[in-house]
Amino acid sequence: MPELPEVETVARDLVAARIAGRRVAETRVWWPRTLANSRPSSFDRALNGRQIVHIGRRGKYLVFSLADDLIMLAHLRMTGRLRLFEAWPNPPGHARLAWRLDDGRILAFSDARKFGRIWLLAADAPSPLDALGPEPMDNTFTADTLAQALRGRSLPIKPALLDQRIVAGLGNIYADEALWLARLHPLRRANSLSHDDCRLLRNAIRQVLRKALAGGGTSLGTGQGNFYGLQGQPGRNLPRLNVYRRTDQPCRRCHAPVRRMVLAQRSAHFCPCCQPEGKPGAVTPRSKPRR
DNA sequence: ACTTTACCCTGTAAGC
DNA sequence: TGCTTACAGGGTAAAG
Repeated sequence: MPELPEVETVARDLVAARIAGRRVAETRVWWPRTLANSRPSSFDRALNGRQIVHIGRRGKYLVFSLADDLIMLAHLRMTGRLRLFEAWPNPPGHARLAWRLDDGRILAFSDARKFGRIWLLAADAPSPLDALGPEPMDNTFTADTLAQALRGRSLPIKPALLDQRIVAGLGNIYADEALWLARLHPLRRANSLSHDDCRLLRNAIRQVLRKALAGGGTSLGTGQGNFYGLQGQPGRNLPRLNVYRRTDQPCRRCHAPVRRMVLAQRSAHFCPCCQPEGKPGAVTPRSKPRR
């Protein structure tokens, strides 16, 4: 489940492999629904001969800036991968579409579960990126902007962190990890966080993402559903996870068993000891806050 | 306007 | 061993 650190890893892999600067010579599409807003014929027409000028990332989107103010976005969703081949993969296996570059290499978008999507957009056209909140590693993401984004939101903080409009790039793994680091219970109402809570959470998000990125992302196991970089390398961040998929294992801070609950259709992992749901003396809605 | 739920998908693992 | 079932979850659309 590629989140910000995994997508950033792939973006850097693409730059290191010198994909930027190349031109697209030919495209093939084996699963047309991967194309979110175009059809295989127009996709090929638009890309043929076009240069890839720059490769970056925004939230969980890979951003390919193309010549003539064209943008191509790729979202890996759950199992999307980018891979390099020397020739067209035959059979394509899980490859859903691929670009042949002018140097002969084949860049393939592979996706076992077919959730991944590719957009082709004019630079000035409406884009999925428009809806994204701040980049968590940018200076614009502060305790103040986080508090502002959570204002008036009564949903639990866990699903709030998964809302890409509040902050871009978090998924289930790093949302759980950030809440653990900030000692916040996943069920805490978003608008109940104090300014101090927001500062802790903002710093926790950045620390968790920074360390995951340094480890090349998180790979949970092996096989098709796992994360791999462009060269097929798994991430090395798994040993650094404190709660995610550590149900019943001891919390690394207090040794209480990590708990799992289902929240907004997703698993949430937390330490019931380090991340208390209510503050002492203010558990019931009717109890008066002490001043 | 906000919040919750259903849906898309299939590899993997658990259960019988 | 082989089959069936549950589970994983990012994002969108529809429902509440």
